[in-house]
Amino acid sequence: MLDERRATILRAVVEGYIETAQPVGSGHVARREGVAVSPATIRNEMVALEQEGYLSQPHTSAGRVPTDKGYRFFVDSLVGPGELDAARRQQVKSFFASTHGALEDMLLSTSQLLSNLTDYAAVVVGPPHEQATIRSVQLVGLGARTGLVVAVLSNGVVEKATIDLADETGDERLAAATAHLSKCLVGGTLAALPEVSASGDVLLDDVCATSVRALSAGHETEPDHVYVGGASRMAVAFDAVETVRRVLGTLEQQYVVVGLLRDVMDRGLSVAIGTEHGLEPLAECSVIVAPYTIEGEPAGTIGVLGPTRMHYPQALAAVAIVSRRLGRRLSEG
Amino acid sequence: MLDERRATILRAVVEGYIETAQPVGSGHVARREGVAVSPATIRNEMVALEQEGYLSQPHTSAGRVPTDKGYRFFVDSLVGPGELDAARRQQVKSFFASTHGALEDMLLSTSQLLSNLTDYAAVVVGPPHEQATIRSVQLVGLGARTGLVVAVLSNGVVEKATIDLADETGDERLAAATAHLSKCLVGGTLAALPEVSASGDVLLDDVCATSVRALSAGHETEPDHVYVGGASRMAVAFDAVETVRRVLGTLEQQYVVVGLLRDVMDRGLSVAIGTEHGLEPLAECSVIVAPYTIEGEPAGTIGVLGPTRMHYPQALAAVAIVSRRLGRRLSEG
DNA sequence: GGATGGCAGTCAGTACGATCGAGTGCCAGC
DNA sequence: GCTGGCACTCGATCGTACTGACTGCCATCC
Repeated sequence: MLDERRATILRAVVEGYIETAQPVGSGHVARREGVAVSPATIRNEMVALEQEGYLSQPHTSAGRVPTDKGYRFFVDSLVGPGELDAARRQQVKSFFASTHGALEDMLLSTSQLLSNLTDYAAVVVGPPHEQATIRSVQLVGLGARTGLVVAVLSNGVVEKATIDLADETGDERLAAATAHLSKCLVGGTLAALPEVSASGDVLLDDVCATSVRALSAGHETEPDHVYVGGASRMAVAFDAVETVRRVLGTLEQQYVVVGLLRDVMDRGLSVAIGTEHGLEPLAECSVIVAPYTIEGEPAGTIGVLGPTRMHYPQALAAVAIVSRRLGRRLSEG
Repeated sequence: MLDERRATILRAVVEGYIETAQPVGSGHVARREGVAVSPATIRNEMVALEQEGYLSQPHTSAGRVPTDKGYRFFVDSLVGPGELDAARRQQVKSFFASTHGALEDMLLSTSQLLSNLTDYAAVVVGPPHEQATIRSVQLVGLGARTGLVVAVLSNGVVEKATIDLADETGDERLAAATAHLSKCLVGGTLAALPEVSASGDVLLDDVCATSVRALSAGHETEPDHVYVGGASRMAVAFDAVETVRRVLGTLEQQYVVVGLLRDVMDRGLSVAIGTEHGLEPLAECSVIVAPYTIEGEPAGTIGVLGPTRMHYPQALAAVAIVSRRLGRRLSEG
């Protein structure tokens, strides 16, 4: 644990670096409020902080920069969640008052809201399909030999899968299959699809089995939906083009993003700093996550992705308030 | 129209600039194959080309850079679509051999394919919903007071909209409403939704009317779906961070992208260079578009977005082959 | 003994000038 | 009409010097 004076100095360095993106020297720290010692003393303490791994020095005659460990101490012990300013609070309020439409649209625009609030990229993961029960199954013919299985889940998500049909499958047979599938699947989950029981009709059983396979395959390859808002803001967060490309490229891979958020949540964190999340390409980023609940049940996750030198208090506050209000909004239906 | 010699020189400048991103001087042009005159002569011709607006000079002792007009002449008169190399052709082939799944997934991965082929951002716009006829309508209850209208279209797209239900709407009434809606809507299009005819039951008519309104509203606010692949590649295409942010920000606005592609298509172009498309933030970009057809009918559009100094022949070839094979693949079902 | 002021040393960033080199425009000559 | 030659322009590069923001260390002070 850190001495109070050292903690104050560390805090000054972190805040200074977040503001200016420049290494912070002993002089700057001394000039800050709340620090009542001379630069020389600060230098001595900074050596200690560096040896303990909280700070690092880009080169000899430069100021200090926080390490991941330094940021970690900062968010854990030095700052609370902060408060949003009035304008942003108003923005959140009017957003949730006016938003409407399907679940997917709402999650997408929520990610944009969160990005606007923080000036970083934002991520919203929809409710997992595992837990939702199937409310309705329907088989619709499209072309001559193509059909579409449509399953409506209790959380409002619609899953679908295309299947090939035998030539002889007519409308009445599709209706029969729909009825049979409904009987077998409604009430269950996509994660644990049952075998469809035999109906006595070989062709019909075949269609049903194909449908179940297609639904199941579609569900496995495509994990929870994720909505990324404001990715373009990462372009200004770093000055190295290569870093920008790496980060944006990673954000494009949905399954990686979902995995990242899930991983952070699983470890009970609300903030993952730098390399803590283990994703090499995002080594210079921090992630702030929060779950949202629908009617008390954990439903999904929202998060903000920014540079490690991000504005933690604001971002924490934004994530907290958006997750709470999103949950409330979705619980209303 | 340009003199053959001038055309050759223009071509050399454009190709040189595309390769090196540096202004091209008379010496470089002279050293190129196919140019058999001295640098001095080339200089004279370059002055003429500059006066006619094909080239411009960043500053006095620098080489020349093509203007939008220069690129335009280049793509119109100097190069054909080019050919993909064997590796890429193979990539296209195996992609379409192995891809499967729902329409949406396929369009998304097609945009990623196109981006991989060209190293630029790629865009795929799905079939417009206007023309597709409704194959099936279903009303599903979700929560106590929430319902979901699900419409399956003939092109495989599933449209949905949430509606508020009166308390007293039970399952059997939903079934009745589903039946009634089906009778009224199936066979029509989302663009021209009919009034649902009266059934004699006030409550049921109310639910049906609400459903139609919700479907119609959802369809209007949300235009054709668009899939953007490889946006991160724009990060390396420009060296000004601000340009990168502007371009990426524009790509995030789906309706702008859809409008851009539609606009370019409507004007009968397959390439829009620089400011030709009129989108201020994309002034330094060119767009290559092509329609794809399903069973002979125009279905959607694919496109590539790159810097004006993009590699036109390859990109044209990639867009052409992908649009053709995508159409063929989708026609098979 | 901990804090401080002073001091020498380090090193990135900047300013300046010289030089280089790529490129131009112009002109006389072939 | 093409070409070679030439003077000129001007960005890029390089070396130098300098500045300024640091640090670490040490003697001193309370």
